[in-house]
This record gives sequence, structure tokens and C-alpha cells, in this order.
Amino acid sequence: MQETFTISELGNEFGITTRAIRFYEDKQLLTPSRQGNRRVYSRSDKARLKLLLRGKRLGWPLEEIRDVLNMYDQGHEGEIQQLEYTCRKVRESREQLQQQQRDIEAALQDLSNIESRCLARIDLLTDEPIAGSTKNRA
Amino acid sequence: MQETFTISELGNEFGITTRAIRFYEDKQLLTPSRQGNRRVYSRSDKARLKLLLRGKRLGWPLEEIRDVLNMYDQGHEGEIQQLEYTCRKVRESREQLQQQQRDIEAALQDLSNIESRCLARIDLLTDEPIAGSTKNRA
DNA sequence: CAGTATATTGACGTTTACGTAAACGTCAAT
DNA sequence: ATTGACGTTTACGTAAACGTCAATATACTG
Repeated sequence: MQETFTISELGNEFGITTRAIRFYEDKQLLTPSRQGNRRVYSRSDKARLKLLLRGKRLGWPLEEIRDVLNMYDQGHEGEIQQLEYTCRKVRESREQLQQQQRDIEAALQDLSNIESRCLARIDLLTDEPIAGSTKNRA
Repeated sequence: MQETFTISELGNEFGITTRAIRFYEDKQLLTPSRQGNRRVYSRSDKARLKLLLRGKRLGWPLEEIRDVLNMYDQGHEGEIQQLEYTCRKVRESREQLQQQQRDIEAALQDLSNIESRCLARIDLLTDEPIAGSTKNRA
């Protein structure tokens, strides 16, 4: 397994552009090291990016994702104030996530209903397909 | 229960601005009727708005939400092509939602880990709070 | 050593999802 | 008659999240 990665390796692996990755760095979500002026990404950088993209799929703004990533980093050290702040953030995120879970449940339920009505209707229509062929079965 | 609603009633009820509601109309997600030039929202308009906001909480772009809303509308009528298109869209949406479910599960798991480490650390720190009081218990 | 591939920064453009301000209509209350 | 609350359209502004393009640097490759 690789120790370090280039920006385009990460881009390809995750299906995003290098421009996006640099943008995330600009916004303080990633801080790769350098060799000369080339960016070098460690496995932990890669893990961070993976978490970042998960946050994106959940529809979070980058600023919030950054906060969450910081929780991962300092989740076990620092002053009590920091720890309690992190705990608050954890609870906030959890409530958001649970709301999303409820929304997803409802949405999936709705989709099921739509789909079955759709399928039923298709079934009905494809069962008498030939034009003007009403009542010609049996 | 009310039959119709004004734009500000809906805005207040859902905690969004009237500007946003007009914007959604501009983008074809809502089509309230009019009395003169005032907008009048039916209960079905209100339901649509509710669904719209659910989509927003799930991080969907408005265009996608519009497609989903259309699925609700025509989920049971129309040409076979339309029906099959709707079915495809249903499956797409479902896969997205299920991906989000997995992401949420993972995120909640991570949050739990962070929180417990945080709490443990706080516990440790608050257990010997007085400065310079190491080893003065019992 | 020229060419190709990959990287960098910087400037500017684009899309989405509204906010904000201007200028006006309408209706009820004072 | 005016004030105030609410509504309307039109137009412009803006923040977020990148994409695009140009100019430049570095590295390998034949």
C-alpha cells in the first residue's frame, strides 16, 4: 500500500478534479506537506479527503465539514473548553444526521408508493398493447 | 383547517422567507393560483413546499427536487415512456438515498467514538481539578 | 535538448440559491 | 388623506463551490 499520493492520484481515485482539491486546501480542509512546491498527500490526508467527500454527500457546507474534521483531529486532547465545544458540535451533528435519517425514511416510503403505482399502471397498459384490440383475449 | 394560504403564512410556518418561496415558483417548483396578482396557495401547494424542504434538508439541488416533485404528480398517469422514466428516476433517487443512509450510519458511528473519547478525557481532567492537587485523594 | 507530462499560482467566469433595494399596488385603520 | 402592513415585479448583489484558462515551473523521456 502506498505511503504518499500526488494530487492527481487522489483526484482520480475519488473522481474529483485537482482544482477542487486545491480549493479545499485553500479553505483549510486539507494541509498536505510539500516537496519543493509540489503537494504530497499522506494516508491521513487521504482519509481526511474521504471524510470530506462523505460530508459533501450529506449536503454539508464546507465550513461545517471543516469543523467536523477538526473534531476528528482533536477529539481527545486539549483544554476542557475545547472538549466541551467538541461535544456540543457532536450533539449538533448527530441531531442533524438523525433528522436526515427521518427525511430519508419518509422519502424512501414515498418512492415506494410512487413506484408501485407506476408499475401497476405500466402493467395495465402493456397488458392490452395492440391498438383497438379491446376484448380479444380468450 | 385552512383551505388556502398566503405567501407569508407559508413563510412563517416553514421558517423561510417569502423571497425564497417566490424563487421556488420562478424555478417551477411551485405554481400557486392567483387572485388578481396575489398568490394563493392551496393545501396541495403547501404539501409540495413541505416535500421541497425535505429535499433541501437532504442536500438536493432544486432542479432535482423539481424532478422528484413531478414524480409525485404524474406517478400514476401518462404514457408508458413517462412512466418508465419516472421509474428510472425513482430507482436513482433510491440509490442516492441509500448511499446517504450508509454515510449517515458511518458518520454517527464516528461521532460516537469521538464523543466517548471526549467524555472520557473530560472526566479525567475534571477529576483532579484543583491546581497542584495531585495525589491528595484518600 | 526539445518535447511531453504533470505540477503550480492567479485571475476570472459560472452556477445555485437566494438577499436586498427600489418603486409601486391594495386594503384597513386612523 | 395618510399611514402601515402586506403584496407585487424588476433588477442587481452576493456567498459558496468550484471550472477554465493562462503563464510558469519542474521532471522525465527519447
